Amino acid sequence: MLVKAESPAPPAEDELLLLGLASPAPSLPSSAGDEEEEEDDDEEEEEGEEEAGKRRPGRCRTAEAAQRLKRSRRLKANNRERNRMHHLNAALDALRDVLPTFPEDAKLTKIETLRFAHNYIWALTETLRLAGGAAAAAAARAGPDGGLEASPSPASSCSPAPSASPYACTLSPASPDGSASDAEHWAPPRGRFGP
DNA sequence: TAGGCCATCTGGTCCT
DNA sequence: AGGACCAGATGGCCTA
Repeated sequence: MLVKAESPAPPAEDELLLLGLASPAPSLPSSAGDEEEEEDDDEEEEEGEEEAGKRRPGRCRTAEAAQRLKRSRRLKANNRERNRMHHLNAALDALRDVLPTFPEDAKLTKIETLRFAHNYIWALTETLRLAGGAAAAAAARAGPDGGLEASPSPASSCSPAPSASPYACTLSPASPDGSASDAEHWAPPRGRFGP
């Protein structure tokens, strides 16, 4: 991990405190695996309090209760969304782990990780294809069906320059024509990989 | 200080 | 109804 702000305190926490609904600042997900997500137990008590609300007759029940219910659902949704993003980040971290970087401990940003992974996969595929091509050439001398051509390869949508570096693939697989914006989006991360 | 990156909140939409 | 997913907004932290 590079030095970045790890977990800025949730900004709306004080607001939640004001509402009496706040749970303690959610601890960072220590890892991708542990599912000990903070149960959003700060809610559900609206029912219990409405239980007590039986004492006071109907009047303020409707609007206020609806407000509280809405707030409760919002907070739950916030928790789920937070966890979802944590899992997404964990997956991104796992992806970073298998990508070679220079220097070793450099941390790619999210977009860099995705772009580099794309290029890296392309490079590996191309390597396999070339190696397979040599094998296929050898196999062709022995028989007709020996190649690896069937394997789908993002290389088919990349610039065909044979001598291009792995990071020179600038076209999105989804858009073989590669608009300018595509080229920009899939350009290699700058200055992070080698000299 | 501006710009980049990030985490979080939020409301909308779609799916089960 | 409730959850997942998404995109926009917001604010904090860091670096050039």
